[in-house]
Amino acid sequence: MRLINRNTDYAVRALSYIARQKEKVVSVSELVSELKMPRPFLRKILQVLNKEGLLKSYKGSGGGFSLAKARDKIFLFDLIKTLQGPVKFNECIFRKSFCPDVKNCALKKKIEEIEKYVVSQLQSITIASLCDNGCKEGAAC
Amino acid sequence: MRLINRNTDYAVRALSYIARQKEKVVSVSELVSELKMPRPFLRKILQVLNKEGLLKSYKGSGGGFSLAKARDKIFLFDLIKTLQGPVKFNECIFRKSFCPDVKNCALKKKIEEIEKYVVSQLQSITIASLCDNGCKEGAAC
DNA sequence: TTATAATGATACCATATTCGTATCATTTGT
DNA sequence: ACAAATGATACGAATATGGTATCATTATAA
Repeated sequence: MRLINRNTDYAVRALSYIARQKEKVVSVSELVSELKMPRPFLRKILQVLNKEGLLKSYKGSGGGFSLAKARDKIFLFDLIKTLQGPVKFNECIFRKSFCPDVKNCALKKKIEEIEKYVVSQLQSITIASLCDNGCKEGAAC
Repeated sequence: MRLINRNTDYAVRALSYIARQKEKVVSVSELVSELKMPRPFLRKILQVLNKEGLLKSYKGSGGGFSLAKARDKIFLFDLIKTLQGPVKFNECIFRKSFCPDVKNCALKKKIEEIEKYVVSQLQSITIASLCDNGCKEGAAC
């Protein structure tokens, strides 16, 4: 079981790269050649991040993307939520009609606790925190 | 994103039911009629748990399954590992040749910490702990 | 003003995973 | 011998994941 899929992984790397360029607008072409990601796939991801307000986009020649927020205001949690769907560790797969005591389900309670912790951790990880730890070019950080 | 899939969920419910029957051997037929699970799917799951040494099986008329270990020695972590594959939150999707600084990958480090916590929690949840919290018939607990 | 370089939108596709079914073989108790 | 149970295994449908392709739209710059 993975916590982070390819969408999110690419997104982290792309956003980190963009963050490192300071105020510059970065085109998909630059990202692709620097980070070796499949172009159409990356484009789709960046378009989603733009719609969600994590990136600003600029059309036309010389256009591209820049961060829409400060680097320490872009959370890993938001990327996951946007690109992988909601974190719902404890989503019960059974109809209420079947499970006779949903409210007191011991498993659900335990899983909920774990989820809360994970979410809080994911909300503490920002693009900035990933960038600030001695990262090198091209790495996720 | 879910932490627990249907395999594991069914398994928890089935094992909990079996645990509640004390020393009795429980047949798939009984489980199916009590817990309303698809029979062939449940059988497959139980066969896997048997192979993994979490259940004992008894063939022939009057046969079925019983726990192979004490209820407080069967961990949710083991069920997940057996039925969903290893918990590898931080599995890097990139070839080493691409990521220039795997050892110092900030993202990887963070995810590893989260994984450690989750694993430790999953290792603290047992069938017994799920059963002992005021559970009712048919519930997961 | 027109060519060009960029993103926006969207439809499509291949593969893997998840969830589940079906069938026959084997074992065991009566 | 027969019936009731599991063992083994092949198959299939639905969904999720990872990725491609294409055309429309916008902005810059010659």
